[in-house]
Amino acid sequence: MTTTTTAALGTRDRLISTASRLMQHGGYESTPIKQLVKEAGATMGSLYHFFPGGKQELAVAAIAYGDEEFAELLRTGLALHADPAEAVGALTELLAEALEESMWRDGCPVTATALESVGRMPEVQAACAAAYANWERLVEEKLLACGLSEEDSRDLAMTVLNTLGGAETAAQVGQSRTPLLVAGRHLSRLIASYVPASD
Amino acid sequence: MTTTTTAALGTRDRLISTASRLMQHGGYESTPIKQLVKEAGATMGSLYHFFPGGKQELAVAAIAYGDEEFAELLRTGLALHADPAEAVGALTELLAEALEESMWRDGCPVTATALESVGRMPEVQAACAAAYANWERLVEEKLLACGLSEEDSRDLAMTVLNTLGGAETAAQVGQSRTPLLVAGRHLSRLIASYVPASD
DNA sequence: GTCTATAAGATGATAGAC
DNA sequence: GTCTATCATCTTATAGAC
Repeated sequence: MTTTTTAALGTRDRLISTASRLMQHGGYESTPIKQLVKEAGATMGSLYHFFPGGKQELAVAAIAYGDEEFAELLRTGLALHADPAEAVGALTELLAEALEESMWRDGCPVTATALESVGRMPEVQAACAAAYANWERLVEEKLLACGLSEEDSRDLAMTVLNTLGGAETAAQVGQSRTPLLVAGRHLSRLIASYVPASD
Repeated sequence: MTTTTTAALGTRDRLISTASRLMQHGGYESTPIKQLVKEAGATMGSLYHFFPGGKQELAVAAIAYGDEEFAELLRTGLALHADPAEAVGALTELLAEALEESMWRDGCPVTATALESVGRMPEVQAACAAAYANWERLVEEKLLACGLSEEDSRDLAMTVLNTLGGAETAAQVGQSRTPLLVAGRHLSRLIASYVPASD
């Protein structure tokens, strides 16, 4: 059996998932390692046992964890409708729901850290770039499967992800679902304008 | 005569513009107040003389400064073409150019700080939200002037800003103009689909 | 693998002379 | 208004017992 509850995870995994959650909220610099260790139910000794590279090494693992977690959410959302335009619209509603439920804190798991990392922490930056690429691939595959050209699929996937990311940031700062829901409608319209007639 | 060179500014203004630039790069927590003071050519005494509220009070002023600076860039970009779809496309090229020239550091002046501020620094968060609203209004007015309905103008302005913001983040992390240029093409297409026929 | 205590340095903020 | 010196605290990281 594969469990997903935090309590059943080993210390290493608890450190990673806790770091991912805290970095999702305030980014890297806003996340003191002591608070992280405490919330994970671990100790400083355990942290440096599993991550000799310290905070940055843990951050790389946390970004990769957030990458896969958000990929799962993307897969779920994209599978809600066969039509890609409808699927992206439904996805924005999923994101808006999760965001408001978390008191506007659970936005994109990497954006805050990504911006801090540019030109300062190359390994963290690379992990963030890999996450974006991974997510884009998921959207791209959905569009390809719906008959869009390779170029259109690649480009649209990029804009879909970037628009969702920007709208999520605005939703967090403004504490409102509107940016995400409006983005959903516009992305649906944009995608629909590329979808080949299906009949 | 109104000068725009840093050297001619008073200490207070140098602190604000320096804080804006450093926060644009790494956000709030990544910007130590001592480095800030040093780069501004000021001293700790001056900082707390002008900003008794310390780092957070300076951050609020810096966000407002970045707000107005980016608004000026937006006005410039939007004025390049009468047609709003073309104008937004040209704007993305402006942003991509400035971003690469700055070694991918000069992205949106508020995003990094905005994400750190959510639920932690209400006054900073409010300043960031005000900046977004200010920028949206500029795009909205452009669209209104081109004959779009009030609702379409408001919603499109929101998505234009959020897509630009998300694409700029991706461009920074991936060190590539592509996300911005692709966003420009898609936003142009989206806007064009709303513009009433002009003949 | 885990734990506590501590080191070594950075950080935001203040005091008080000028 | 400006400056330097200093404070109290926090931060990452390590040491060494268990």
